[in-house]
Amino acid sequence: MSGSAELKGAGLKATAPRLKILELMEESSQRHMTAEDVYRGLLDMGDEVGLATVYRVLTQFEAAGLVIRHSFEEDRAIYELADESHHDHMVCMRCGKIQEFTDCGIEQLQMEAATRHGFRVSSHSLYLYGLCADCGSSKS
Amino acid sequence: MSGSAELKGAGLKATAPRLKILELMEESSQRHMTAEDVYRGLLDMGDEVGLATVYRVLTQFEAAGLVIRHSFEEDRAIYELADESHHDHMVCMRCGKIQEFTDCGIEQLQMEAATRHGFRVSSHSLYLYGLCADCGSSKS
DNA sequence: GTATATGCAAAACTTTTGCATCCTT
DNA sequence: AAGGATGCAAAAGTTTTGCATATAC
Repeated sequence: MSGSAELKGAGLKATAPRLKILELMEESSQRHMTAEDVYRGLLDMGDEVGLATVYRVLTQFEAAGLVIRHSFEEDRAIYELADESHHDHMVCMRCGKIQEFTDCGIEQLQMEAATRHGFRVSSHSLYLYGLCADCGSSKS
Repeated sequence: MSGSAELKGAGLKATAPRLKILELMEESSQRHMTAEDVYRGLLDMGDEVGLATVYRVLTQFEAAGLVIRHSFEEDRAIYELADESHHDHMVCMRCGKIQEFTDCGIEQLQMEAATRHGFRVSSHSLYLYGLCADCGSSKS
């Protein structure tokens, strides 16, 4: 599916900045990017897009369901393409690596817990913080 | 346990601003407060504490384990007293109400998922977003 | 008495917005 | 042609910091 069709399918005009941002996020080795990361990534590719536009486009992409906005424990938002199925995150507190995972059992128990409280869940976020395999074994 | 002893136990000098902030958070009906909330709460009690000090003290409290810092999906940090056992949160997206809950089964599965990835968990956060019982039933 | 904490103001950072101009349809 | 999108700069909001003064131990 071309980026253009993807945008139109989401009800957005296929403008150059939107196409570039979508392309960057699809081709980047980083799955999780801040607005600043996107802005700099475009500059590195030789594309000039205003930072304000990056913010506006990411906000629109989120509203359209193209990307997911995370807050993690930091001070700024992180965006991720929404092109795969839902997953949760393990964040390494030493090296910053983010490992994704899914667990149907957890999802199931979440729904049950919500139901017990009369709560209707539309989305959720689960983060595990600690040390990844690499950092946890090195004793430095 | 007096606030003073609590602070000293955490390795912090028992200064007036720290005591007031701790007291405010212990006595407030709000369990989740922003730095601004704390600042205004103190003003309402007639205590003048600089906003910069509130930020510094909350940061120290978090480092000392007295409070927990959350990011939720918003743009600013929210602090909560760490005086109770761990729990997760359900956030109502219409009225903003925060319902706390715990589920041992979920915790168990989280540990198992982490182990599968060689990850050592030191903490985690789980948020369910949706509609609370009140908002989910009213069709307005 | 000394090291640390506080208050104030200014700075730093992220994110949003007003407005003139440009581009997509 | 018309409405929406972009860029720039300025604004807004949160959080941090420099420095002189005040406080706890």
